[in-house]
Amino acid sequence: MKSLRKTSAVLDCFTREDRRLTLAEIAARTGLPKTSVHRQLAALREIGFLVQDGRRDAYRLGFRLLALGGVVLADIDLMRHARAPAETLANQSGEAVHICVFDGRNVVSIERREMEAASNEIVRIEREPPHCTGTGKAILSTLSDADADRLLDDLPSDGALPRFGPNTITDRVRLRRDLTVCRARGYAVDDEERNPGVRCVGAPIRRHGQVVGAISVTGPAARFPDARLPVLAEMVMATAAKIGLNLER
Amino acid sequence: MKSLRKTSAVLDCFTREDRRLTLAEIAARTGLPKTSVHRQLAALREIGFLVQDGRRDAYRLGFRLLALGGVVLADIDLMRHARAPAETLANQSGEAVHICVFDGRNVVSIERREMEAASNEIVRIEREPPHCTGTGKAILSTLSDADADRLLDDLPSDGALPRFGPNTITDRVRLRRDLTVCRARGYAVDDEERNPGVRCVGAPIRRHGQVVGAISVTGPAARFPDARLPVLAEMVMATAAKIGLNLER
DNA sequence: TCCATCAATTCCGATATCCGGAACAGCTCC
DNA sequence: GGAGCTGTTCCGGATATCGGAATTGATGGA
Repeated sequence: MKSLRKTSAVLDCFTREDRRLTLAEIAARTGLPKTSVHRQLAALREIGFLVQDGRRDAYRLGFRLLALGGVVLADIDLMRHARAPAETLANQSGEAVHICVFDGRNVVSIERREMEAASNEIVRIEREPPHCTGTGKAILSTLSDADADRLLDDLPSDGALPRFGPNTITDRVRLRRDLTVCRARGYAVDDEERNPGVRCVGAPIRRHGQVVGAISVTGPAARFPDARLPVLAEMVMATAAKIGLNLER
Repeated sequence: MKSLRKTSAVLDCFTREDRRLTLAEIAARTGLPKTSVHRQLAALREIGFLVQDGRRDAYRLGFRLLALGGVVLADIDLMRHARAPAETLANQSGEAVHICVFDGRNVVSIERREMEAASNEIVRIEREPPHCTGTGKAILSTLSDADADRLLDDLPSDGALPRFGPNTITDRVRLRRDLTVCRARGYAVDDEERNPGVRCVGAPIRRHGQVVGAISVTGPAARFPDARLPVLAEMVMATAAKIGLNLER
C-alpha cells in the first residue's frame, strides 16, 4: 500500500495556516510530480476528503474529514474527565492550561477559549510536535525508546528534528537525555523551545499505567522563573494524577 | 485510484456508535475479502489514521483524523458568525437549534451543549443524511438536480434512500417533489423522518448566493403542530438571513 | 484583440503494485 | 489439552498506478 503514503503526504500539506492550496503548491511541498498529485487530488475529491471551490480553483480539506474527526472526538472521554481539574489548575496557577490527547501515535492538543470569556467552546484542535512542547515531552518521557522514536519519525525531518526557535532541541541524543530527566522528576519543561518567550510545564496523564494524554501550564518566560517551575510542576502533576484517577473509575 | 475507494469504505465503517472494530467486522461490513481489509488496515495504521490498542486488538480511528478535522474546523467562519443569531433563535423559539455546515459535498452538523448548561462547548460533530433532516433538505432544496443527486449517491444505498423510520422519504421522485415545495416557500420540514416523534424546521444559509450551511429548530412532534410550523419557519429563515449577512461582510 | 505565459489536465506504454484465494499461525475458551 | 476462530503471511496473475510529454485552458499585459 505504497500509494497511501503519498495520499497522506498530500493531506499533510494542509495546515491551520495553509488551508487552501493549488495543485502546483502541493506538488512543490510533497516533491511529487504534478501528474501524480493530480491523480491523488482527483481521488481525494471523489471520496470527499477534498473539495474544490470552483472548477479550477484551489483545494480545501472536505467536511468529511471533520465528520471523521467528530467520531474520534466522541471516543475521547479524557476531555470530559479533565474539564473540572483543568479549571481548578487554571485558577490555582493563574496561567493558561493546555490539554493533549495521545493515541499511541499522535499528540493532539485541544484548546479551549480563555477562561475569562463566558463561553468555553473548543476553538482549536491541533497536532503538536512532541519534541518541543511541555505536553509532548511529558508523553515522550513515559515511552520506550522505540515508541518515542516512532513518534519522532513521523515529524518532517531532514536529519535533525524540526526547529521552531533558538532553544528547540533538534538533536535526538540531547532530547533523549532531557527525557530521562523528565521521567525521573515526573514533569517536562518547555523552555521557549516551541515559541520563543513562552515557557511551559507539563505532566503525563495515565490510565491503567498507560499514557493517554498530558496537561500543562503555559505562559510568558518572565512569569516562569526557574524557581517557580517546581511549584507549578507540583500543581500540574497533582492535576494529572487527579484526571488519571477520574479516568480509572 | 481505485484503492482509495476501498480505503474510504473502511473508514466509513467507523461511526459514533461503532468506534472499535475488528478486522472481521470491517470485512463483513464492507464486503471486502479479509486479506484486502488487512492490507488496508496495515496501511491506515502506518499513516496514523487508525490505531490498534494492543497487538491483536480492535482498531479505532487515530487522532490524526482529529487533527485534520481541526484544520477544517479552523476554516469554518460560519460557526463564529452563527453563534449570536443562533442563540437568539433558541431563546425566541424555546427549542433546540442545530447548525450545519456544507462544503458542496458533505452535510455536517455541529451541535453544542444545551443552552441551559453553563458551558457552550462543541459536543458533537456528525455527518447528517441530507434526505431526512430539516437542515439537509434545506440545503438540498437549493441545489440543482445534478448536485443534489451527487449528494444522495454518497449515501449507503440498495436502490432506495436509507430509512430511519416510517416517515422517511426513501423514494427519490417523492423527495424531489418535496424539495420543490421547500424551494418555493424557503424552508424545509422534517416530519419525523429522521427520528420518530421529532419534528424539525430548517432553512439554508447562503453566502454570495451559494449555500454554505443550514440552521434549524428541532423538538418533539407534540410541540410542533402544523399550525406552528410557519411561525417557526419565519424565525428560522430570518435567522438564516441574518447569519448570511454576517458572512458577507 | 491578440499573444505570451503559466497552470491544470489528458494521454499512454511500461512496470511495480495491488489483488484475493489458500495455507499458516496464534489466541481463547471450552 | 484440543477445537475453533480470528488474524496474518505467501504468492502468481491481473491491472491500476506511474510520471514524462503533449494538450488544453485561463490570465494578464501590450
